[in-house]
Amino acid sequence: MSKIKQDFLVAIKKSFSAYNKKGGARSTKKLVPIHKFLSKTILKELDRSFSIKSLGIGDGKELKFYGKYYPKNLDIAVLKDNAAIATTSFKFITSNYKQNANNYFENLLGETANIRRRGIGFAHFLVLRGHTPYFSKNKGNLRGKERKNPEILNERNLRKYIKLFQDLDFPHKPDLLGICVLDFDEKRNPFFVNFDDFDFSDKTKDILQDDFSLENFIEKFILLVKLKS
DNA sequence: TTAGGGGTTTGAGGGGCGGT
DNA sequence: ACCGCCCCTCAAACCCCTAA
Repeated sequence: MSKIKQDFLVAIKKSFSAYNKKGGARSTKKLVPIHKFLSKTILKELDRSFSIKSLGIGDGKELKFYGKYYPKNLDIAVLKDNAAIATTSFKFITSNYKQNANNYFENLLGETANIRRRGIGFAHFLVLRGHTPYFSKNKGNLRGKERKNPEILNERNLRKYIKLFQDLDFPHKPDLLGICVLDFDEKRNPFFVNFDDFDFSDKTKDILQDDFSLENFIEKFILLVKLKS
């Protein structure tokens, strides 16, 4: 496995650990390790004239960006001469995915349009679980009862992202998309799933393996940054 | 007839920030 | 320093539908 993927899994493990602590689902603690990893990884590929604002590096704050329609804090903002030129948003979905899948996707469309209409580059990286636990019926702020069977990621869940990726270059389409699918072993260590264990089509597997891969995402994001600078 | 898939709506709670 | 407000994110709650 590539170095970048190994480092990524280490960051994910930290994030997942924060998530599993009390109140973790709603805390930004979960976001810090992974945002930091992305920022550092990207920064390594850029010269000194660029800087990044995100959780986990510098002053540990996100950049407030004045989008076309509303102001928005950017997860990972790449700046040149104090001006944002590109950004990556990041999402790690830990439970109850299927009932929220449309929310996530529609949020992405709106967020993308808001940012891209200001002319800066926009990328999105999504971490999904092959097997996602479903929690129901909680009391107070406690995590609810876990359903016996986890949700299993399927072709249709990924379909809309692939269609978006293959769409024409409109403002609602991110300049770049990345998706990875993880599962966790009994020690809560993350690993990349084998796509053959799912009902994904060959085409979908190819896109996941190549276009949406972490390595490709970082590489293309660097190109996007340079293009926008 | 029930469990789960899939969708929409609601809101808990973290954290930032400004006022005092 | 502390409060209170507000914004945001992530799912929990709630819903309908269908297959077994």
